[in-house]
Amino acid sequence: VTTMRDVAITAQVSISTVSHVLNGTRYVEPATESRVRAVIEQLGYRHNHLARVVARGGRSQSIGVGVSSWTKPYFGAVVSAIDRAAARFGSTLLLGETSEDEEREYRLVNSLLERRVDGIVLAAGPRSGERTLPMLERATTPTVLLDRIHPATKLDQVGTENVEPTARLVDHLAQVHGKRRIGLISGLAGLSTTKERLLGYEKGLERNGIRIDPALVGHGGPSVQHGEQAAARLLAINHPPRAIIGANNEMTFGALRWLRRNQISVPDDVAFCSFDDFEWAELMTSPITAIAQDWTRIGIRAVSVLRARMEDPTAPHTIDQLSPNLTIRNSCGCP
Amino acid sequence: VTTMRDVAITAQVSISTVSHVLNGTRYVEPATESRVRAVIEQLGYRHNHLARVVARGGRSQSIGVGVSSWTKPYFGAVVSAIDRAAARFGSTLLLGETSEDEEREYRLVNSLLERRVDGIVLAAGPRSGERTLPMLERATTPTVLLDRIHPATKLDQVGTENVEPTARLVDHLAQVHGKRRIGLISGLAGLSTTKERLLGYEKGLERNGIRIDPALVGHGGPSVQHGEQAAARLLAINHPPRAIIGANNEMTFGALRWLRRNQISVPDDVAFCSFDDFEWAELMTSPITAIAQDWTRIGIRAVSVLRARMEDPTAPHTIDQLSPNLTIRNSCGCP
DNA sequence: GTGAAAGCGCTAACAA
DNA sequence: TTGTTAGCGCTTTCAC
Repeated sequence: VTTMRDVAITAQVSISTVSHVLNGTRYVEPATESRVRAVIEQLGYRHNHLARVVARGGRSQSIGVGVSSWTKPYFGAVVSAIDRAAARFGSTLLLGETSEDEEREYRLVNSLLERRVDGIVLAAGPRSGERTLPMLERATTPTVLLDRIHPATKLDQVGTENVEPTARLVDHLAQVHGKRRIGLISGLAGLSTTKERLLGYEKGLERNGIRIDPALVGHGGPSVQHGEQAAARLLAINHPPRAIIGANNEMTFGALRWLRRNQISVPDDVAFCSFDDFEWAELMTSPITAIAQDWTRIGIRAVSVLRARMEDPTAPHTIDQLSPNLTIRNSCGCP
Repeated sequence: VTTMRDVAITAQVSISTVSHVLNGTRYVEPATESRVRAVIEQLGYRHNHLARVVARGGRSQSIGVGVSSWTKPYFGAVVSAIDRAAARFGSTLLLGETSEDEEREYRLVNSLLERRVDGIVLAAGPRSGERTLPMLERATTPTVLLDRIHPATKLDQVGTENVEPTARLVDHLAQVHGKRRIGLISGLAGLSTTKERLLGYEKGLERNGIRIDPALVGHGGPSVQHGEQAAARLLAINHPPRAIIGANNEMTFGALRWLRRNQISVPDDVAFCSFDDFEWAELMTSPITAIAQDWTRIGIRAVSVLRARMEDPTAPHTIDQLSPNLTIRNSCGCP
């Protein structure tokens, strides 16, 4: 490979002149400059970004992103938003998948830190409190936690409001459709999103004067299969629910799939609402009434929080939970 | 920040000993080693991966990935597969989005090259032949083109077989369901996938003795809206098609949305088949008969091609088009 | 206007 | 078994 040295030699200038041409960091005689540029072109020289970062002793113009799974539909939107936002100040993305696994998560974050990223955006998994978050708190690299809120940590956080919106789902089912036996299929245990949505569900029941029945909560998990099984269990109890709330994309999909395969009609046999919207919602047999998180806005916000933190590392840390949007369709029983 | 020097000093050893402890690259007295490790822990030292790469004069243990849009459902699966495959030999992913824009694509690839990635996986856009691919061919960085095949280039390529599978869709519609007026909503012009699927469509018509009617081809584009508009145009012609093939995810979604909004029933009024499957297919009003590309296998294959290329840069380049799987559901008219 | 030279943080002969 | 030292490719202060 060709280095700046090679360019300098063939262009008959010093290395520092080449460097300055490339960086536009001091005046260079137009004649010299074009000569240098010609040689660069001719030799096919390409700047070594890594060496530059080392020499500058600075950061790498890149931001690290860690999500649980690439195949979750919404991460596409967040990453896309982060990418665009980061690109506007010349940063590239370093990405990794954690699979909600504490070991993978820890290694990923460590590797991002070793690569001297300027900032980290992380959707921290259930056991991230053990090693990952403490490591991040010790490190001086600006970090923002995405989606899942970790109240105990001193890091910036951006996510969605969960409690009240979920309660509204219950309101709708109870007040508009007169449902009293409302079930919930909750997400992966240990995530704040799971806890908060469960909380919202209970809050909704209470304020509508409905007794909380633990049998109506189906505990799901990380995958669609968990949602499916939870639905199966929920529908097998004595007085099965007449309405169900899926706590996230996977739970909703799993539940709906089980219902359909078992010929249980939505909303006639059981009404359905979902926390998390999805693109195809309107094409479904019974278009799903769903809460849509604004992932694009969340991604953009995450980057701006990151930038703010870079400018002022000592500012008090912030927790931002954006409001999602409820779209009433037909699965709840609305015409 | 603390450097290896700091560790060396406080541990009372030379810098090289610290380096060797960290890299396990030569024998170190257990006592010394644990002393060094203790200091590392105590000082919160973290290896500077960038400096290491520069010093080694080698590559960066990272591979660059460029896709057109994070929000395409299938890229999640590919990236996930690439991530896992890359992780097995210690590589991290550097990601970027091109938006099918030649300028963004060029800048992205250039930036990946400057960051000295070990390899590049790129879903090259329609105009990538202008600057991006030539640059990649000049560079010595192993590259594999994903999804879209560029026959003119000397790079390795991995994608899906398009022609014959699309022709089979026509076979099915013609032979099983007796359709004669079969339309196609094609994808973004300039992509090989678009061309090949159009070719397969025509091949299918021909071998079933159906005259090719240009009016039955709706030219779509990059987005769902394009699919929607193409569907609208297709259904407005004189003898509208009695069956439609969506050439990809976006076209299918757009078309189905338009059909539903206009109360045109699938498959009764018009049968439908799709190139590209999607997770929610079975929950739709009329579950979609679709060709599923094996994105996970494609991702894994891409990485192994990359590795092969790293080992032998002079080997003849390969073009790999994997067979997709057709799932017959109901939108075609099957019960 | 340009060049020499001292780093940046790390690796890897070479020497002891 | 460990230390010394010459790089890796680039940036940047001085000095001319």
